[in-house]
Amino acid sequence: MPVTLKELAARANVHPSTVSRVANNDPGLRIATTTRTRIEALLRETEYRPNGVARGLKLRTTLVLAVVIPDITNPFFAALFRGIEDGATPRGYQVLLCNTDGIPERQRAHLQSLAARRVDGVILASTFLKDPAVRWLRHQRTPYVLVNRFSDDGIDPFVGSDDVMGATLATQHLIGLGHVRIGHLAGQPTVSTGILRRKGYSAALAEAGIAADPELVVESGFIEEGGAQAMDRLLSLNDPPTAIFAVTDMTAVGAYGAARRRGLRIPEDLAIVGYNDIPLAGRLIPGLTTVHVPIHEFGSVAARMLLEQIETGVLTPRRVMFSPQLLVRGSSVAGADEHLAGRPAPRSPAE
Amino acid sequence: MPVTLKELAARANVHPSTVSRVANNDPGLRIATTTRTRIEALLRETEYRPNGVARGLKLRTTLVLAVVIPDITNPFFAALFRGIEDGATPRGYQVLLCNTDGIPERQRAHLQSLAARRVDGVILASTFLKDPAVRWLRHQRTPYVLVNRFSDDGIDPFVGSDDVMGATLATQHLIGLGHVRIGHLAGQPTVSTGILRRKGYSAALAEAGIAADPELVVESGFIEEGGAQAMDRLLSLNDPPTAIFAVTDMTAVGAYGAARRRGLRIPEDLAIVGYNDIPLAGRLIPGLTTVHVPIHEFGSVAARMLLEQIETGVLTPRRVMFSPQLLVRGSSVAGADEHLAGRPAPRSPAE
DNA sequence: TTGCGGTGAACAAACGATTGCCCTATGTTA
DNA sequence: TAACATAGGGCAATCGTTTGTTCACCGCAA
Repeated sequence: MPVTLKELAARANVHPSTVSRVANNDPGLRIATTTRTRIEALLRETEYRPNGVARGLKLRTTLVLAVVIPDITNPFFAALFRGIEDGATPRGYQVLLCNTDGIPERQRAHLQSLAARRVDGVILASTFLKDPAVRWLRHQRTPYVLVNRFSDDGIDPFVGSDDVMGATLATQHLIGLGHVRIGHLAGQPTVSTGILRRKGYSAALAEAGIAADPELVVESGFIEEGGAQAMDRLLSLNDPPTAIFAVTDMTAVGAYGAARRRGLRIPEDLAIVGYNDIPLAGRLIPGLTTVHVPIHEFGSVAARMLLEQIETGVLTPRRVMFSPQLLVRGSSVAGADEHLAGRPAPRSPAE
Repeated sequence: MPVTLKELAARANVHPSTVSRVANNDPGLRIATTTRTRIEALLRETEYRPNGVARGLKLRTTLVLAVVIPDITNPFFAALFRGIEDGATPRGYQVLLCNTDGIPERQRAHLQSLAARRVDGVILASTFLKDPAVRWLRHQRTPYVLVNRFSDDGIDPFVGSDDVMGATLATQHLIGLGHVRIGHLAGQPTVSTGILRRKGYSAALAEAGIAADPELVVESGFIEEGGAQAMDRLLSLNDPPTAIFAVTDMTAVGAYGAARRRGLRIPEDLAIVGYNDIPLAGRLIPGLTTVHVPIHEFGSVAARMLLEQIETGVLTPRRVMFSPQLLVRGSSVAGADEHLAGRPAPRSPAE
């Protein structure tokens, strides 16, 4: 239905290649002004846009990136995606979104389709440690960037934050408040963020001279459900924790629910600290104390790294690390939310 | 880098077309068993996948859909996207995501790129009334489906819910609770949901014999910020409302904030009802009474309608309408959340 | 020997765009 | 006047697949 070069050429009574050169503003093109204006008028009149598929075949580039994540309904990934798109769109790229629900088989399937489509690059935020999918990407020589989670040490382009440091900050905060029995809702040990945040938690305890109690660490995964279940386990202990460091804000949300069902007050009976500072964290009551990381920037920086890789053709395993910052709200310090009252409402999305 | 038909043909000592036919399992192909097995072995060994770009050029289909929405960080659209992807992926399609932030110019730009890419179809959830972009799609003969909002009456494929009915239910609920001064945080009159929900609100008031007070309707748009500002306006009235019907859950969230900053208790001092039942609604405290619509189904149904259109080639302006249902929580009826305690935590996304 | 039908594959033309190279007039210079 | 620039475009290959058509060969019957 849209017009082709051939048709335009026929209408302008020139060869298609000539139309192409005019359309692409070929600098080395010598052409009579009259011919040029005739062609240009035609281009405008028909709103000619080259067929992207044909162009992609010839130029071996599709101007499409892909983002592979567990689940877009998780606010963390939604914010990440916006960052990526905001980094990619100004350069003419559009973005395919693939949800895996954390299932390796789905990740594989998506990556294979993406490779067949010849997407120009992939941003992966659903990576496991020693992920075969990542090795496959390396082997395929598909440009890619890992975000938030990494796979093998230091050999992939990566943007994320210092998870050990973030977790240490969070735990130290709780220690500073006088807590001694501090539980940890831990991520899977198959994921870098899971391991490192647990490591930061342990390090902070050790540094403070608090003996590690294995009972206080329960694997919750990164989702709300798991957080609620793990929290239930912790609250059933003979000597339950008085404070919790949750590997993720969503996990902390699960903990809120579990605490609420038992009639516990936050933070008086149970202090909670999360990780990521998703938009939801500030809307909970009380507000969730959490480790802030610049999610949107993760995305935009990852996109720019990927584009650089695509356009220069060289894969530099550069790692961009942001320093996480502790953000104290009411879930750890009673009354910490008060100064928020009277402030303007935070920016937020359309319908 | 990936293997091509030509290379395989050379290695199997046959013509490329023969390899293609074997790979595609051409039913009418007559071939010696020995040749076939030789080729098949090669296909498996090299994990051959046809170049999607070349295939797209030849077959005039890309197996790519596009979703155009205001903002993926809004939970409504995140859920919608999941529905779409879940409907499209099993049929071999992948999905481009385009955020417009509600800016018509961005919508146009995205749609033009999409057309140049020859995506097989578009799902639009960021439509205005009498949207030129929609007319352009019609004119282009690009398969498309509108979701949630429609543009011109009844002439586009559409999936959504009965907004008048939903708004009526919400307002009647508040009337039934004894409220008389009921405010409305209204969407823009340039968007179908804005108009229709306001109409439902007015109809319910009229039916109950409550005089409409123009002061009680304030345009908030569909986002949190607007909700907070509009709520501030309403609360500054001499005779402020005791109940609010917000056009959207996100708007209601803004109203929560405004109420909280004034020290008002929900629902005792101010009852609030939202619309859409996004996941966040159930996590607010108190839980947000809202009009439930099957967001995920909106997406999966829209995807299936679009695929049907693509595969059959006929555009039937079929409209799928779901009936909205009122979901009562603590923001309108004190204590309505209590029965939730002890229930299992809701399902939710990964990290 | 001629003709015929069936096998098993090769041929070639698309699908649209890009781009290095070639060709033909019309001046220009020696 | 012959050689040569230069301007203004045309030619054709190429990207990787798909698919309608053609072709060579072999065995067999007449």
